[in-house]
Amino acid sequence: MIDALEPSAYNLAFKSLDKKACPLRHFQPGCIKVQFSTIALATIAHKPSHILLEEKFISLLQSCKNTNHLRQIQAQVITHGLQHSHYVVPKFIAQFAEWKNMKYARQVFDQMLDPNDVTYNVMFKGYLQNGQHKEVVSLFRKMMEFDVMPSCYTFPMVLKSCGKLSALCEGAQVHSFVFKNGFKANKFVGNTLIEMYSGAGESRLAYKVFGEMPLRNIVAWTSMINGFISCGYMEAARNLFDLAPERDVVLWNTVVSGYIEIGDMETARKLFDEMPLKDVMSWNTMLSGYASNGDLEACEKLFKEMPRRNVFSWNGLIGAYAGHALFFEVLTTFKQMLSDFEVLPNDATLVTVLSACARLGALDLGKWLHVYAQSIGYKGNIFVENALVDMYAKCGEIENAVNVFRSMVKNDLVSWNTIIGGLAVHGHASDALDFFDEMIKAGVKPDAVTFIGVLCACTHMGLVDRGLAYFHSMADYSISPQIEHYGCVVDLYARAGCLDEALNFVKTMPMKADAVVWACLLGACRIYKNVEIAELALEKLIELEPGNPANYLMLSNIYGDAGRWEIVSKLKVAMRDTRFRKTPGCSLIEVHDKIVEFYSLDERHPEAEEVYACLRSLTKLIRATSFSPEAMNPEQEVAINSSALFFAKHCIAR
DNA sequence: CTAGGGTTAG
Repeated sequence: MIDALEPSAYNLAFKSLDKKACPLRHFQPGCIKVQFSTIALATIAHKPSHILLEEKFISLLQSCKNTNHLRQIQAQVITHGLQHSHYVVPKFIAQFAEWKNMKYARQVFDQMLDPNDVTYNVMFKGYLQNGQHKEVVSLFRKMMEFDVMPSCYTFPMVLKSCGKLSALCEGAQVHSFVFKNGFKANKFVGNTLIEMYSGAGESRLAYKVFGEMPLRNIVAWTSMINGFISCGYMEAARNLFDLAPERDVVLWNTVVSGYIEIGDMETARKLFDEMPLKDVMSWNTMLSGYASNGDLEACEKLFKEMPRRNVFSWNGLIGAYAGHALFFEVLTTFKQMLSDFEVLPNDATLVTVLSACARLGALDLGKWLHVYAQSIGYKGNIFVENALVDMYAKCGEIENAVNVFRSMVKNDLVSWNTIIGGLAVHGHASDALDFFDEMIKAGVKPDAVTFIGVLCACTHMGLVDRGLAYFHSMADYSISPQIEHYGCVVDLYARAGCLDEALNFVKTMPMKADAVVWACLLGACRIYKNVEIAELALEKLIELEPGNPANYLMLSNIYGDAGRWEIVSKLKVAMRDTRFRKTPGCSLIEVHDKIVEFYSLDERHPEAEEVYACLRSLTKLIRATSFSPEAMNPEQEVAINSSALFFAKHCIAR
């Protein structure tokens, strides 16, 4: 070993530390010098020098700042003939796993002559960390082939992967191996077996394991109770809970959230009140329980009563508002959270608030959030960036949406779906289709949501044939169309004026058409003045949603367009008799950091008269130029700009 | 190299 470190080896190793590729301080020559002095010391102390060298490498590993550095050290490890060391290699693999690079980790592993159980275990752990469960199972098979004896650390990891893959057959094999080799007394192994079986819905098998465990600690009890809950056996879970020799806060919370899951808020609350000790999580569980069961009042009340709050508490309340479509409340609560200084928002907070901005068109706040997110370290967070793309797209800032999309380190399926959908609904349909092609070329597999965006783009461009081709191509990606996709195709035909084709398509659909489908057909009937199909669509609509006055209103408009006023007046009477009133569809606009709501012919604004006067002159000017901005003369341009300015200044939120 | 409880994007 010492020989291997003579100057020639030193030079070789040093060469691999190309300064350009590796600009960090840790790898300055001084570092290597330390290595030499260590070896010198070792010679004096008569300590095996290769052990010290290995230690040196391991401490170097810990200071790595990227995968490149790891590769540099790897080169040195090989230079020193340590690529088979049972001491160094596991640490190496663990580091690569930490950097989410299991490909390199596997390379290091494969280069090793006789990997032992520990080395296998770190590989398992790495795969597990990175969600590569298939690899865990196949590597375990290899371990068996090579007759490497697993340790008690091995089984929990392998079993967990079997559970994630719902590969019960494999799992049972591992189980029998555990049984034969005397690992069944191990608490960790038993616990993961329970989790695996109950995760696959086999609570009876899980209970068998639980019953056969010689030593059951509270973790095992919790897992078993949780297993019953996730398999839908709340009673069994409760019985076991009442029998448990010991109950800690985790177990209490598990049972409380079990009752919440089945919607039994009363029992959940009763248990919550009985808890001898509540931590923040107990409160949060109750809070989000009220939210998901629609009791917003109880949710708000509980939030006020909480002795301590963390991010999850705030996210719970904000999420509750978002879930009830109360987006203004989302924003005000978020502002409260900021001014409270109690806790810092996290990525989940930002995502929820950004999506509220998207729904409200609160572009200014959205932009502020963009900067804010970066300043608190969520630059490069895929959740936040996808939400930003969505926010910009929904607020009409397509260019910014594309910019954020392009600046992302990695675009996942949701990113692609968001940008395609965003472009499609904002009049950039051909760009949307370009993005779809790019996505396919990039090797990203589209899903059902992708095709909603693509079909929507075709609808907006009136590309009936191309849209149909996309619809049929879904089978190539093994995606079976859902009602939404059929709805898109109906829309595709209907908006293009092919009402008969649309109706035929509805008739041949494999599922029953829902209200959305008929409403879209009805909407097209008005534009293309087809009273016949409209009557049919309305008949279906009344059957599906008898209380929705929007349907009658639509038909009445159709008759109105056709000049058949006698029917219109009859319908008006019929509508009055339903005693339902249609809530007018409203729009939102952000002006001066406030959001104004308005609907068609709205007169609630204090300056409504001026606003409408301005709108009239704008319309007149636009008509005069035949909708073509290029054809405007400078005088008209000035007029339009000042009118627009008037709009901006006078739409002040009340 | 070990176990049990949470929120988020279309």
